[in-house]
Amino acid sequence: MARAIQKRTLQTRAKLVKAAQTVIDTQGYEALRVEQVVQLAGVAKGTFFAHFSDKDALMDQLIGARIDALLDDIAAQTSPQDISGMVDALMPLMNFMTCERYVFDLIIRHSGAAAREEIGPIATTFGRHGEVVSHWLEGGPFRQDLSVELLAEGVQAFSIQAISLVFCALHNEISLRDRLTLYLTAWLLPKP
Amino acid sequence: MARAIQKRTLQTRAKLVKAAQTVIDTQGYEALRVEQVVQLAGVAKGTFFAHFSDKDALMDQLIGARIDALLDDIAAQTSPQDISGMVDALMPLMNFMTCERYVFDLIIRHSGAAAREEIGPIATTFGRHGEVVSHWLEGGPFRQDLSVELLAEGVQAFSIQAISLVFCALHNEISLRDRLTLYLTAWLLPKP
Amino acid sequence: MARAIQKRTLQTRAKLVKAAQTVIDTQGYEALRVEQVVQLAGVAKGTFFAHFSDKDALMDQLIGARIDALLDDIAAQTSPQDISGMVDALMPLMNFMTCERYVFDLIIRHSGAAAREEIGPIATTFGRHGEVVSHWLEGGPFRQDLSVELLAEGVQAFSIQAISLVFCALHNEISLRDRLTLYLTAWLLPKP
Amino acid sequence: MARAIQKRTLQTRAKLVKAAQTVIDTQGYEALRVEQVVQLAGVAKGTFFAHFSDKDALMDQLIGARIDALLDDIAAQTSPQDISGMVDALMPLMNFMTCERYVFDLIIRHSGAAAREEIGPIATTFGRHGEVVSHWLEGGPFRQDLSVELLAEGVQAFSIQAISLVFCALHNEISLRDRLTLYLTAWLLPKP
DNA sequence: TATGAATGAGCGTTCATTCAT
DNA sequence: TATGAATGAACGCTCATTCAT
Repeated sequence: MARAIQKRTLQTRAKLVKAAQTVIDTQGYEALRVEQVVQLAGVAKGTFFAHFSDKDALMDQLIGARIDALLDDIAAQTSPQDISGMVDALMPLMNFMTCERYVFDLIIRHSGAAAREEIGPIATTFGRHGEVVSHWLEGGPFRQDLSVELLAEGVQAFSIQAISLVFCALHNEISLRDRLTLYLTAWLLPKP
Repeated sequence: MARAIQKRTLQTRAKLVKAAQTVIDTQGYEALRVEQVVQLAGVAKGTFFAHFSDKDALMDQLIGARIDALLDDIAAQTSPQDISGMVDALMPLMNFMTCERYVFDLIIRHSGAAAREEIGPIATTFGRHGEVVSHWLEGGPFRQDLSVELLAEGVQAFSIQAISLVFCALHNEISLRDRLTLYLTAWLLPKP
Repeated sequence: MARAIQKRTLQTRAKLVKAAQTVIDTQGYEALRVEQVVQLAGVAKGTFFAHFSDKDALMDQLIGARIDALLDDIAAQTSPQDISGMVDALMPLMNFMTCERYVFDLIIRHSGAAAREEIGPIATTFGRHGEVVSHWLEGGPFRQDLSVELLAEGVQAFSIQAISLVFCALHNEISLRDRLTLYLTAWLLPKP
Repeated sequence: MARAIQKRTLQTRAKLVKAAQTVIDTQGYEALRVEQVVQLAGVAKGTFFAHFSDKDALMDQLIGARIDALLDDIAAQTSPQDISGMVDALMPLMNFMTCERYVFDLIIRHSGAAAREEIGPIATTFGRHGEVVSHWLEGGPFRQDLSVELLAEGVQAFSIQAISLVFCALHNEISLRDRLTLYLTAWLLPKP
C-alpha cells in the first residue's frame, strides 16, 4: 500500500527542497538554517525532520544532486583525448567544489564516510565520478600499466589535493586549473 | 612596547595545554570540554580565552604539536629505500590522523590555513611533511622524471585519499596500509 | 498564521514567572539568577530566552506586575480627601520602589519606555499611576487652577524626588513620608 | 610630607582624564571602556585603579566637572526675572543631562546615593544647583509662600521629570523646553 | 503527516577589578 | 606608583533535534 506516499508528501518535500535552494542561492550553503528553510517553505520545523533525518541529509541530497547534474554534463561529452581536455571537462566540478569551504569540507566528510551501511548521495557521486573517469581512460592515450580504476582513484586524490590548496594560504600563486593539469600530467601520462 | 612574554604567561599557557592533553589522553579529542580544561588547569575561563581565541585554536595547536612530534620521529630515521619502508615510516602519522573521525575532520578543515595570512599549527605541518618526504625522494630509487616537490605533493594526496577511505563504507576490505602501499607504488616507482 | 498562543506556552511562562517570584521572595530582586530560575521552573535555559528576550525583560514584567497590583489596591480605595490621605495611599508604592536600590534603578531605567515604540510593563504603570492620581484630584479639595493631569505629573516628579533622596547621603534626617507630605502639600494645596 | 604626591602622579592622572575625555568625545559616555582609556593614555590597567577607585569614580568626576562648568556659566549670568529666563538659563544643563540615556541614569544614581559617607562630584553639583536656583528665587517675582530651598527642590524634581519624559516613548509631542516651562510656571508662579 | 514549543549542553563573552611582581 | 596577566560569575546564544498533541 505504498501508494499513499503521494501528492502532499511529495509536494511538501519539494517545497522544502525549493526553499532550501533559494536560501543557498542567496546566502550560500553554510548560512542555511533549518529555521529559515521551513519558514520559506511555510511548514513547521517538525515537518522538516519528517522528511529529512537531519539537516545533513538535506545538504547531502542537495549537493549530491548538484554534483550529479555536473557529472551528467561531463558524461554527455565525448571522452577527452588528452590531459587538457580532461581538465576542461573536470573544471565545472572543481569549481563547484571550491565555491565554499563549507561545501568542500562536507564533500570530504561524505566522500564515503557519512553512512555506515547506506551510501548517501554525495558518496554515490564519488563512485560515479570514478566510473566516468575510468571510462575516459580506457581508450585514451594514457598510462596503461595500471588499472583504470586505480588511475581514476588517483584522479580523485589529485583533484582533492588541488582543491585543498585553493583554500590554502600557501601555494596560491598557481591556479586550480594549472595545478590540476600538472598533477594529472604527472599521474596519467605514460613515462618516457 | 612589545616586551617579552612574561614567565607567568608561559606557565599559564603550559598549564592549559597540559590539562588539555590530560583530558585528551583519557577521553579523546572529541570529548574535550573547555570547562573541564580550565578546571583541571586551575585557571579561570576568561584566562583560557585570553590564551586561545577559541577551542579550535587549542585543538589546532595540540594536534599540530602531535603531528610535529611524529614528523620529528620520521625525520630522525634514515630515508626509506623502498615503498614498503616509506609506508612503514608514514604509518604512525596515518594512524594518528585516523584515530578519531573528529581529528581527521579537524585536520582537513585546518589543512588549508586557518586564516588568509596566518598559517596555523596544523597547516604548517603540511609544509613540513612535504619537506620530509621530498628529502626522502631525493636519493632514493624512485621516479626521477618529476621534481621531488611534486612527488611529495602526490604522496600527500594519496595519503589523504587512503585515510578518507578508512572512514568510508565502501572499500573497507583493504587496509589503510595496503591501500597506501598500492598508491605509492603506482605513484613513485619508475615505470617499466 | 498568528494562531492563538498555546496553553503549554502559557504554562511554561507561568512556571518561569512563578519560579522567579519565589527566588525574589526569598533572596530579593538583585540576587535573581537566570540559572536558578530555570532550574526551579524545571525548564531549559533556551526556553527562558524563548520567553524573555533577556533577564531584564523578566524583571520589567515582574516589577511592572508588582506595581500594577499596588495600583490596583490604590485604585480600589476611595479617593483621599487630603494630603495625608494621599500620602497614606501612595506609601505602599513608595515603599516598594525603595525596597532595593536595584529596583529603583531598574524602574528609573525603564521609566522612559524600554524601546522607541514598544512600551514595557514598568513604563506602562507610569501612565496608569498618572490616571489614578488624576482621578483623585478631580473631586478633592486641591488646587483647581491647573489641570489634574499636570498636577499628577507633579505628584510623580515629587515622588521620584523623595525616593531619590532616600538613597542619598544628604537629607536623610527627614523620612520618606514626611518629605512626600511636604512636597505634595506645597504642590497640591490651594494657596492662601 | 604630602608633597610627594606631585608631578608624575598628577601627570598620569591628567593623561587618564584626557584620554577618557577623548573617548567620550568620539564615542560617548556609555561606550567608554577602561581598556581603551588606559591604552590611549599609554599606561597599564592597574595604574587606572591606582588613580580612581573604580570606573564610576572617573565617570562621576568627568560628568561632575562638566555640570560644574555649566553651573559656572549659569551662576555668572544675572538672575532671571521670569520663568522664560529661568528656563533659558537651565537649558544647557538640561541638554547635557539628556545627551545620553546613560548619562541621565548615572546622574540619577548619583543624585545623592553614590556615596554613603563621602559626597561625590555629581552629588555635590546637586547641592550647588539648589543654591544657584535658590539665589535666583530670592529676589524674583516668584511664589513667596514657600522657602526658596523647597522651591529649588521642586525645580530639581520637575527638571528630572521633564528629562525623564524625553526618554519616554509617550509624551514626546512636547519639547523638553516647553515641558520645563509648563512645570516651572505651575510651580513657581504665585497663584492668582 | 503536521505542528511548534521545548530541549540542552557548551561555547564564547564581558570587562571591571585584583594582585603579585 | 606602575604593570598587565589573571580573575570570575553570569549572561546570552546557538540551533539542530525531539516529542506530545
